Amino acid sequence: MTRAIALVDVNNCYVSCERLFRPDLATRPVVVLSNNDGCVVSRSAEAKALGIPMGAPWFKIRGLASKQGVTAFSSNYALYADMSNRFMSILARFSPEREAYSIDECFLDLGGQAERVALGRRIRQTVQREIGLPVCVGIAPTKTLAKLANHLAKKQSAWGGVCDFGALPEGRQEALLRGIEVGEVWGVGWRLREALERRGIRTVWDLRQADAETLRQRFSVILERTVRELRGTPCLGLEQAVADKQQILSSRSFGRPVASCEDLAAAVAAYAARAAEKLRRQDSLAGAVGVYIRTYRHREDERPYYGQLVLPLAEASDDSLELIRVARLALQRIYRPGVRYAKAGVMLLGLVPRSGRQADLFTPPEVVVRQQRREGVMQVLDQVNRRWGGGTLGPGAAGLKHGVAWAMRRDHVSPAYTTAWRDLARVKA
DNA sequence: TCTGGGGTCCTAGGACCC
DNA sequence: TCTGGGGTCCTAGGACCC
Repeated sequence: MTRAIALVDVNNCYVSCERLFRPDLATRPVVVLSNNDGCVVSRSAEAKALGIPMGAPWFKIRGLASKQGVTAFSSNYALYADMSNRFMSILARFSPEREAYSIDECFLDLGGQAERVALGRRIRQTVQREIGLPVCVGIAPTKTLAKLANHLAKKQSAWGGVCDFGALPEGRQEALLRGIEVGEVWGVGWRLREALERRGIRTVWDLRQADAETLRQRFSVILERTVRELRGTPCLGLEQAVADKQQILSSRSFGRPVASCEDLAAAVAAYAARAAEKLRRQDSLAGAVGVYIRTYRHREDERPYYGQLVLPLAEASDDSLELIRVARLALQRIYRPGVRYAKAGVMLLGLVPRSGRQADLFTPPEVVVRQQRREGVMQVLDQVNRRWGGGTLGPGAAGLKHGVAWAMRRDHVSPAYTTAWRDLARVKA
């Protein structure tokens, strides 16, 4: 029995999560918007049928969409992350070898299991029954093929939501791959798609038949791997352990233009504090802090400006106050007055494990004591925010959480049904 | 007023060394 | 003066993913 990888993927994940608590929308067109209500990031089948494209800017389609009865939600990541955790723990019952690939996708190693389609059906039914989310299952000998099998299960209802690609006769496999555009392949983005099409490679089948060595020389080893995976040779393993991040980024577009250095500094401090929390959660220290600020990208009437600066730290640190201090230093050097900024971001780079910290023999004892006191403050900060919700406690430099000039827009946010007591759904007896 | 946020990997090119 | 090959390390930028 050949190796079998299953990819389980939640259909229209964010929309499906929102519908759990709004059964009245089960057959209505629904979209979920990105942060700042910027663009469409998830669509129900009905919204797709109306021709709303992925990534459409909301301000451009809002008028027409509401006329067509589309319901829009601001993204509610607390809800999606919670549903994702439940989804992953259900899948854990079906295979010990898993890779939680994204918030709504998980690879499972099915080993030499027979009756794979029946197993796929059981997975679908269990997830649907226990948490109400619709999923599709793609099964194949490699991850890249499992992705394609999942695509087929989603697009063609005849599969009943489960496609075991590896079990199909060769002629059938060829016919199916001839029917899928090359851009659907995992790892082929729009740039690569254009380049491949120029060489006459239009369908997945064309890519599968192409010479891997030539593609490696012309493009990259990644594409070579993809071709081999399409032929059924596994080149990508399951990554079961969650690796530590190599960089941490916290960034946001502003709800409205920000011009003053003080407002910008408050935003940068808040982002640095958030990044520092993520850093401590994975027990790492940062060796450098980067800051960037930029103007609106799509405005013709204003000169675009992008400023970025990375400052190394004298000593790797996870101290919010120190990271904020350096971030603000960097900001001062890239800030230009008289510019309307749309977005800022803080990056933590050069991450190393906390356990690897080099103790400096020559650090004076009073400095060591001060460092230890700071670490105590950070621990309390993290504990309080974990217990009472992010942003309960924070450094004063970040400004007050509500009512600040740069806060993001979330006009259509749903309640935190599953993560806040006050937002629990009420059932009428 | 107006187009998300958070990552990874690979490659090319420069600095530096022997 | 400035010649050559080969190696490492770092950074910036591109492409991709969800």
